[in-house]
Amino acid sequence: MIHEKKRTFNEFAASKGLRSTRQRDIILDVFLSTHQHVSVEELYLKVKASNPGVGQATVYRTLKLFVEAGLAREVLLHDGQTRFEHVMAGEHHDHLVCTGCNAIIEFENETIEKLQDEIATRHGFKIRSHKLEIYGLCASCKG
Amino acid sequence: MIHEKKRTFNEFAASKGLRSTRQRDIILDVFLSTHQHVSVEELYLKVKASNPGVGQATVYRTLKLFVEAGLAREVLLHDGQTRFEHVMAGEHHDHLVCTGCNAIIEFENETIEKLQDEIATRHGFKIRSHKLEIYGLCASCKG
DNA sequence: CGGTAAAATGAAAATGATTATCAAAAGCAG
DNA sequence: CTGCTTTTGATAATCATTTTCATTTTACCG
Ligand SMILES: [Mn+2]
Ligand SMILES: [Mn+2]
Ligand SMILES: [Zn+2]
Ligand SMILES: [Zn+2]
Repeated sequence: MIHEKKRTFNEFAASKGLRSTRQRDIILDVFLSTHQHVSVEELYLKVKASNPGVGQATVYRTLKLFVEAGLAREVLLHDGQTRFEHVMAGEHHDHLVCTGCNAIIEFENETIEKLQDEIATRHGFKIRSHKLEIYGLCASCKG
Repeated sequence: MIHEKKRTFNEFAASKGLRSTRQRDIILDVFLSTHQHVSVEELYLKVKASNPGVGQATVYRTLKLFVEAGLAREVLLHDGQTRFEHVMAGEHHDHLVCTGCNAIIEFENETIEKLQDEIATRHGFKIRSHKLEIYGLCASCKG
C-alpha cells in the first residue's frame, strides 16, 4: 500500500506539474511510516531526526499537498493542533475520542452515513464532507 | 427564556461561589440578545458598543462560564474562530454548514443519536458529548 | 457603615499554531 | 550547461486565545 500511495502522489504531482524534490520524498516516507493522526509538529520532528535540513514550513506545505492528492485527511480534534491521518481511496471513518487518555477509536457506520444523506436532501444541501466525533471516556478511562 | 437563562447562570454562579459583577450581567444580556453562533470578537464588539469599558479578556472568560453553566455551547467550525451558541436545557442539535455562504442549518436526528450510543456501547465507551457537522453547499449556493 | 481579604477586571504581553516573505538553492526543459 | 521557474528554509508576521499583574470590586464581618 505504501508503494501504491507513492504512486498516487507521483501521479498527482505530475498532473499538477509539481517538481520532484528530496524533501517531499522524505516527508512522504516518514508520513507513511507513522500511525494515524499525526500532528505537524510530530511529523516535523520525525523528519528532522533523519534529515535535519528539512524545514517546518515545508512539512506544512507538503502535508497540504498530500491532502490535495487524496492520500491524507485533516483531523481537527479539540487540542488546538491539526492532525493528519492516512486515507485509502474511497475509505471513510469517524472517531470516538477519549478525553481521558486521548485515544482515538475509529468506526464506520453505513446507516449514519445514509441518514446524513437524507437530512441533506431534505434541506436541499449538497454534501461535500462531514465530520462526526464522539467525545467521552474509553473503556480503560471509565474505570 | 431569557429570564430563565439568567436564573440558570445566577444559580451556577452561586453554587460556584462566583461574585456577581456588572460585566457578567452585561455580557449575558448581550449574548442572550444575539443570534446563534456568535464569535467572541462579534460579541465583544457588541458589548463594547454599549459598554466601552469592558475588556476582551473578560468576554472570553465569561463565555467559558456560560458553557460551564450549561447555557452556551462551543461550536468549532472551519474558520479559525470559536463560536458560541445558545443551549436550552437538554436540547441538542447538529449542523449543516454551507462552505459557500457560511450559512448554518441546524437539525436533529434521533436515529443518529441512538446509533452513536450503540457504537459507543460496542466499544465500551462512555459518551460525554459529540459533534456532527456536514459540510457542503446549501440550496442557494448549489446554484 | 468602613475595613479587609479574595475575586474579578482590563491593558498589555505572551503564547502557539499556522502562514507569508524572500533570498538562496534546486529542478527541469531546451 | 543555461536560464527560467519552482521549491525551500529561516525568519517575520498573523491572529485567536491565554496569561500576567497591578488595580478595582465584591462580599462579608465587626
Ligand atoms: Mn481516523
Ligand atoms: Mn447550532
Ligand atoms: Zn481513554
Ligand atoms: Zn450557502
